[in-house]
Amino acid sequence: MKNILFDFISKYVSLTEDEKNVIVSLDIFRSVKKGTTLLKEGQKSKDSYFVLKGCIRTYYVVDSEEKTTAFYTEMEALTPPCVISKTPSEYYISCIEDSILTVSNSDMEAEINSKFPKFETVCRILSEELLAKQRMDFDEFKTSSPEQRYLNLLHKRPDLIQRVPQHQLASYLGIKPQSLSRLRARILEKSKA
Amino acid sequence: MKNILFDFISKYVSLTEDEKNVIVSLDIFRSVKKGTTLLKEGQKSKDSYFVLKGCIRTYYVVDSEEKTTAFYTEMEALTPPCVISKTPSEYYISCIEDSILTVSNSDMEAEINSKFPKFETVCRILSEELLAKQRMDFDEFKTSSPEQRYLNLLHKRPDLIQRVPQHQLASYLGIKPQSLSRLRARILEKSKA
DNA sequence: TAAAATCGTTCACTTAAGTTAAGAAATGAA
DNA sequence: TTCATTTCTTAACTTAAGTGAACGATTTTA
Repeated sequence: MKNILFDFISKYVSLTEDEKNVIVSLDIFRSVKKGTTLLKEGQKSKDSYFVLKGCIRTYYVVDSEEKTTAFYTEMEALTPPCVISKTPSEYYISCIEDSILTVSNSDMEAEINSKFPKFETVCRILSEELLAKQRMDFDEFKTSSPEQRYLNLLHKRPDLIQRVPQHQLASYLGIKPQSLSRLRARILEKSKA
Repeated sequence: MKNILFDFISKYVSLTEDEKNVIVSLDIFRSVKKGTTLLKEGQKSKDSYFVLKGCIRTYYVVDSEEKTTAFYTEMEALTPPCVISKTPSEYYISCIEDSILTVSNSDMEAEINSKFPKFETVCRILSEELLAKQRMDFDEFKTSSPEQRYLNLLHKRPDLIQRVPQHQLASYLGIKPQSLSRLRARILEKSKA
C-alpha cells in the first residue's frame, strides 16, 4: 500500500531509502470504514488526505440538504480550505467506500518542508498542477450544460458513475436528482433514435 | 508601482533589499494597452502574470463564440494551465483595460526558486491558497443558481460589474447575455415590490 | 425478519434559461 | 461628425431544470 504513495511521489522527485523511512515513520496510513465522517462543518482541522484506495466526498449542508461538490479517489489529494484559511470548516468530508488514506497534519508538513526542501518542491509542484487542473475543470463546468457535463463525466471518470449514488452525482453536476434521471432518459432516447 | 508587488510578497515572506533588487533586475514590469491579446489559443507560452493595475480576462472560443471564464484584477496572479502542462493553450488572454503587469517566465522562476528557497516557499503558499480559494469559488458556483451567482458577485466583487462588459460577465456567470439582462430586470422588479 | 428509511424513477406543473429576432444605445473608426 | 460595429435590452417562443408528489426497489436498522 505504501508503494502507491511512493510511486505517486516519484512522479515529482526521487526519494532515497532514508527519506522513504522518514515518511513511513510518520505513521500516516489509515484504514477508514464506509460512512465515516472525517470532518464536520464548523470543526477546525489541520488534516490533509491522500486516497490510496477507496473514495471520499466533500459536501455542504444548505437548508438541511446535502450539496456534494467533489469526489476524491485513488491517487488524489485533498487539503480542505479550512486547513489553509485556519477557520472552521464550511463543509463535511465523508468516506463513501471502505478506504485507505494517508492523513497528514499541516504542522507536520511545515516541519518536514523546512527540514527537507525536496518535500516543499513536491508540494509546490503538486499545488500548481492541481490549481491548473481545477481551473480547467471549473472552466469546463461553466461553459457546459448539465447534459454536456454528464457526458463529459461519463467520458473522463466513468468509474464515478458506477461507484457513486445518483443523488450525490446530481449535485456534483449542479442539478437535482430528478433532473439527472430525466437527462439520462433523454440521452438514452436519443441514442435509440 | 513596484511597491505594490513588494507589499503583496511581504504578506508571505519578508524580503531583504538585495532580494528586492534581484526582482527589479529581472525587468518584469510591463505596461499593456486595452485590447492587447497576451496569449492565443494554440500558442505555447511560459509566461505567468501578476496584475499591478488594470484587468485581464481569459476566454475560450467555442463555435466562434467567446466564453469568458475569469477576470484578474489588482493583486491577482495568473499562471495559465498551458504553462504547467507544457501544451498549447486552450484559451485566450486579453487585456480589458490599460494595465500594468508583471510578466515572468517559468524558466526564470525555476532558476530563482532553486537559488532562493524563500521564493519557492512563497510560490508554494500562494498556490495552496489560490487552490483553496478557487475550490470555494467552484463549490459556490456549483451550488448556486445564476441569479444567486449574480447577487454573490455583486456582493463580493462589485467593481467587476462596473468595469466589465455585460456579455463577458454573462458567460463568466455561465449564462447568455440576454439571460443576464432579464435576470437583472427581475431582481430590480423584486426590490421595487 | 419486519418495519422504516433511503434511493431512483416517473409524472404533471412551474419557473427560468436558451434561442431568434428586432431595435435602441454606446462605441470606435474613417 | 458620420457611418459601421458592437453592445445591451426587450419580447415571443422553445427547451430544460426545479418542484412536489407518488411509487416501487433497495438498504438499513430495530
